[in-house]
Amino acid sequence: MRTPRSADDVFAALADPTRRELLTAIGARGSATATALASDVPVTRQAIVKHLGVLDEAGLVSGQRHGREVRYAVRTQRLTEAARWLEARAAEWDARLERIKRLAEGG
Amino acid sequence: MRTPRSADDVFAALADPTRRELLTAIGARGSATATALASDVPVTRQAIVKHLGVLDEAGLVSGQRHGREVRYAVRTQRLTEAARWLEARAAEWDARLERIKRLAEGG
DNA sequence: TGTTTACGCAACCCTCGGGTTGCACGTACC
DNA sequence: GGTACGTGCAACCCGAGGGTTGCGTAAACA
Repeated sequence: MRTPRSADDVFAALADPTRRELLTAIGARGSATATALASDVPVTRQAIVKHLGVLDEAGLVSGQRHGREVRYAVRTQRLTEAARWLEARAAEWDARLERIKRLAEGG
Repeated sequence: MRTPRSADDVFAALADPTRRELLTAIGARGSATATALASDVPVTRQAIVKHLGVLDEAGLVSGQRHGREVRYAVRTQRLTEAARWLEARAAEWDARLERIKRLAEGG
């Protein structure tokens, strides 16, 4: 089975600790602007903007403009998709190993 | 909530497409050596060895020596742990957004 | 014993991306 | 209007790590 295109982005996005912190921070606030998040995470607003761009690209976050500010909220769909993907692989490989084990035992 | 130490390694390990391909390849074979995997993935055996090191460090794979070769198998536990982590976050944030939404609607 | 094969170690290259600073622009508010 | 604040854009720095080549070592087998 081919890894779906989005999995690349999602896992790559989740790979960075700062981005996971950002997701947590946004989740805790419900929604937040890049400037506000700068007080939650020890990096520059610009760095946060870049991270939000990556998260947005991965579909993990979505921003909406209100006047001069942009509020970001977490999108959970891709997250659960990624979780499902992991679980499916784990189950698949578990089953295969079990089969091999039974064969090896001369069943 | 603090991201558990292992999540760092797991997501970082899963971030690389080549490593996910390796996991898939190992899973498909049941178990495999670095040399064998070199024919599944378009990189050098040495690169694969490095990747297997990362996967091993993350607890996603475990190697066992048999004579002069080392066979690697997938370990699914960390995988399911990561899946659980994602699902928990998704559920948590979904609930919070739902609450906020109800409040905003003046409920 | 000689040859083949699988592995381990080390050095090296080079791109990618996380982080920064600096500044320009637009929107809110007085 | 002027001022303050939030964004957006661009250039730059620099370390991490994915990839390579080269070589040495040890096990399997004739």
